[in-house]
Amino acid sequence: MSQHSIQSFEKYCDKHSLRITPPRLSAFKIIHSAEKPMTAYEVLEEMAQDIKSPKPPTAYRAIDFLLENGFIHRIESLNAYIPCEEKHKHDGSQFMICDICNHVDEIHLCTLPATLQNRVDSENFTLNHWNVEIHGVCVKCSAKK
Amino acid sequence: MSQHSIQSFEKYCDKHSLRITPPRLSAFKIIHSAEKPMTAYEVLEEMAQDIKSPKPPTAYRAIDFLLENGFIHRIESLNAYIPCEEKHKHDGSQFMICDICNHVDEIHLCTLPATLQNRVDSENFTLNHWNVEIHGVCVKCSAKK
DNA sequence: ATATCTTCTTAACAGTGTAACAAAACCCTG
DNA sequence: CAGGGTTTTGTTACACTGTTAAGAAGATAT
Repeated sequence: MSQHSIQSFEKYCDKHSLRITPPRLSAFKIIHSAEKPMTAYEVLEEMAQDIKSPKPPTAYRAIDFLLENGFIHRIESLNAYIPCEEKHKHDGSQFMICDICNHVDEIHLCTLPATLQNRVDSENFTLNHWNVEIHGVCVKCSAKK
Repeated sequence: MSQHSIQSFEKYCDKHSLRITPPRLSAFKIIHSAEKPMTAYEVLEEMAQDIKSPKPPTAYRAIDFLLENGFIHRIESLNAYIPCEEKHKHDGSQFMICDICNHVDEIHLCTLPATLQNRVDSENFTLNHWNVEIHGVCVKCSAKK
């Protein structure tokens, strides 16, 4: 994790008068320095390094905070969380997930692709948020073979 | 559920020499006649009408069979299953999910939208399957308000 | 000082999924 | 049609994940 990402986390919280508390900072660091998507319980386990014997609600609250403020994303198909690499908030997220090594790449589309947006419009559906999960094999794993 | 869908199920299985067993047929009927996405345990519960005191593995096996053969889809964000309405198999599925009434509309794109395909190509990612889950409020529920 | 926010702690619960093995059903071939 | 291999099921038991309730205690801001 870059020092920069923590600083921008602090800056954002300061600006929006959100408190950076030990559990929040801990969860932020854990998810942002992990090499893979982290489940709530994995975060909880690692939180023990910063916080004495944390319990599930501590992890969940911290995770909720990070989600609400756009610092992480939830990957539905893994029930896991990854850092959001973008500075802005968006109502959709797109991931390329390697089914071999579990590496996740985030794609940053700010708008729903037209083919899908058309359908949403034609149904008069009120879009809330959307996710794309593309499963396959990353270039590294297909090289190893 | 239309009589037709069962017949095409039977036809497909016949053609590919797959066995239609009581649990498989039961799960097929349940998911295809449900008005909403069904979780594995909801399927399990309803299977009791056809099968005497079924246990979780029975439901999971039947569901796996239906998934593998393209008769149903899994919605990751709900851990639930819905019928596949299309006769052909495809490597992606797209859903519009109403967060109020849980109604799910399936969208049928046969190809990944270009903006996403571009990214997949540029990363030399081997695409396996992909899903889009669009959450929001359907027109009926937004009318009720 | 007090109102508010957040955390800590305990506990319980619901949901999801699987390992392992025995029994039954099915299918092919002699 | 009998025997033997394969597939599928039935059954038990369990593990793990995910989530929330509720209240006490602490921190923070005005």
